[in-house]
Amino acid sequence: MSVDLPANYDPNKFDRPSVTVDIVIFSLIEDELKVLLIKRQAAPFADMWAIPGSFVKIAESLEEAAVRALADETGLEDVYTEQLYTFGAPDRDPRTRVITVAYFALVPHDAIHPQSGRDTHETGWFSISQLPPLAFDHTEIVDYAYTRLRYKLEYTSVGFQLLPDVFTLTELQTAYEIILGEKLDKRNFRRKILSAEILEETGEKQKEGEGRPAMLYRYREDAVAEVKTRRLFP
Amino acid sequence: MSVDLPANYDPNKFDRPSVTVDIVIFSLIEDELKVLLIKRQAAPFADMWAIPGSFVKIAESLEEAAVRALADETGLEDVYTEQLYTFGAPDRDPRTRVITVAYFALVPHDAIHPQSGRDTHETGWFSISQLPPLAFDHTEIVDYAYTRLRYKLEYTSVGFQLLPDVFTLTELQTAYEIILGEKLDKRNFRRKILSAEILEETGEKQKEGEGRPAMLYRYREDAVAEVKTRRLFP
DNA sequence: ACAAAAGTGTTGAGAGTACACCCATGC
DNA sequence: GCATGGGTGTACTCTCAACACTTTTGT
Repeated sequence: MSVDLPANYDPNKFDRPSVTVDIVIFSLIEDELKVLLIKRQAAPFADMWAIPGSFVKIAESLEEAAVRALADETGLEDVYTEQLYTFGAPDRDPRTRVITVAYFALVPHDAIHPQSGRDTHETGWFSISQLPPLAFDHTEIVDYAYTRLRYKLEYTSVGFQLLPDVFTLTELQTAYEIILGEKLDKRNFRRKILSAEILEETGEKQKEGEGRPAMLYRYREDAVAEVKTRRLFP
Repeated sequence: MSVDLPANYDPNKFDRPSVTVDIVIFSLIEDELKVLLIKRQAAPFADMWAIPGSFVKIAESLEEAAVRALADETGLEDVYTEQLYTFGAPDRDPRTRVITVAYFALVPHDAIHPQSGRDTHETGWFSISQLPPLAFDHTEIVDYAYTRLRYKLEYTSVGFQLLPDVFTLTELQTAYEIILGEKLDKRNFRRKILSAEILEETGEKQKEGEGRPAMLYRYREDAVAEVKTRRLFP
């Protein structure tokens, strides 16, 4: 901040809001886009579903707090995480003023080890299209995250974050179709994704499944993440 | 947040960070993109320049705090304001833990009434390309805001927010050229901006200046703000 | 040989880009 | 009448979008 503090400033005399991080964790499960929710135990909103979160400790960064909350619920580290928006309506928590910095994360289905988190909450994966009522303003947060995810999918390559390390082009296309909610043309999709030069062939082919085995690809670590958008102005 | 609080939860026993809002205020002045800075009076970073900001009061929303900080420095209300990002590195303020929610604002040059704010800080407009050293992590915040502004200019119509209510197409094009840092083709620019149907003619023509008087336009209030981007995936 | 999924090219339409001259006004 | 900035159209290129058949494997 940049407002000068009074000379006799005592940090503890100010009414300070609490600060939390909340995290919308997406995964593709059974051909649906799902969100990880936890069941609240205590008031307010006891027995309601909510997205995972945590208080921000006094000496940790926001990112560290988000990663910690993610690890506590999923046992995962090294997943794609991005700050979403900060929600700070004065009455969003009925107990006291709580400002929350929302994040979203994309985790591959095969990396999830259920119950491997440290917390003992009841957890569940819910389809984005069939969410239960959520505590606080979490419905708004999830909606915002979903909008952002669809938007990012159109001009970046974050889609890979929802798939295993190696995958087929059909799997990748299906992931895009699920999230965008529409069918895509196979030939156009392949041409576009390959010409972006963000994939490399593993040389291996898929072993199981019917039909012709598909070539397996992996994301090129050295690929540029952002793909240029068409410019509105020439 | 969604982590359950202990049954004997006492909000005042937690170490709470302070929360501020800081605001990057852009305007086009003398054919340059400039940022409003204020000179700090007290330690830390005394006598250094910083972007305006304020503590978030316990009963006001983040947006209200940002708008209040903006009004205090510029005397302006009803300007374009958008939340940017939340910065929360533990050591970004040497005094105590301060998390800041950064905003950016676009104000038309002709609306600024210098010294009309309530605060008594020394203030100044600085070209984005010649910023002095800034207090805290404010250089990072301004860089982030500038990147976001250029990016938004390419797929939305926020550029109008930096111009008076009525303006000529040449003025609008010049604004885009200054922010994007490159020359644009006059015919292509006009075709594109007019075909977007976000402008309407006022019927009036510019009175002063040399040469043929230019038609004055205004932004259509009913126009959709977001312009569709080309999709990466078909 | 047949079922199942993988893989592959071409064409027409629309948008982007590059480019040069005439028009209205003040002095 | 000339200097100054405003305003206009066209041709080429490139990307997007629509569309159907052949190939490889397992049974």
